[in-house]
Amino acid sequence: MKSKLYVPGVGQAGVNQLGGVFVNGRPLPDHVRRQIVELALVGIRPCDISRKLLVSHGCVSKILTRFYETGSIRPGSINGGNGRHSKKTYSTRIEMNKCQNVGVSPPSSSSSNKIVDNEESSSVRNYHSFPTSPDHLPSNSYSTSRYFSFHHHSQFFFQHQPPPNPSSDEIDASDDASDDDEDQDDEDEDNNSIISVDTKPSTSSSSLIKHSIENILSNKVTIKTKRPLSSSSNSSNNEQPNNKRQKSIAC
DNA sequence: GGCGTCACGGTTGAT
DNA sequence: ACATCAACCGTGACG
Repeated sequence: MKSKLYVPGVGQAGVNQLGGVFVNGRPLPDHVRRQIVELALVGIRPCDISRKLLVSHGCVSKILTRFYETGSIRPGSINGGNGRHSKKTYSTRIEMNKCQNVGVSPPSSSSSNKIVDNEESSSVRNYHSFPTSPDHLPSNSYSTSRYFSFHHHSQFFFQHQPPPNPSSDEIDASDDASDDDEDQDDEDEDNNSIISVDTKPSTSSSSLIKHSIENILSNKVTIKTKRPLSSSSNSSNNEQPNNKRQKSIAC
């Protein structure tokens, strides 16, 4: 059960069981997708992510699965422009991500894809600075497996990265990336705290990432293995329309 | 309880 | 300009 409302210029918007607003048939905003990946990478479980970001579990699972498989947080193609060639786009995205990381221009591609890959490669570079010591590993087993799964796929990209030489190409690339970020729309303003991580030294990146995640979570969500269900959540102004929604939120 | 998967209805862009 | 089709989207339900 979901309420629907018409948003001019957007289409048929709806509210899911978690209370999140979505537009049926349209991909989630990029910053939401990025937050999903960010939260997953720091060990937050998908169920917590779905609750926090008010995105359905299936969507979180789908986005994370795609990210782990392709390294892309972007929706397939609808907004990218080539809706009917998306599968080919996915296969080429991986190649182009690799090319981005070695500083080689991707094979012939549309301008939209270039923009996408600049952002994605930037994201991948960000995640490369994630902590690798066991002290920073996610606590639970599922997150740990996902964590290693990501790093497994990350190495696929990172092994093509040039050695950390901030003198020449890296600086130019970061400058270009920053210029691209400035040219992008307001959506990326929400991601500045995250994107800016890659320009920082790796020693402080973990704290910055943690800080950015805390910002995302607004200091309200803590990684817990057990959720309190009884008092505050039920007594809040969140009305439960039916038992199904109650069950869904409580799970 | 948490997760992966699938059907469904919807949107988008190409033909 | 309009209709049709295929691909993709997120949601919700199921196992």
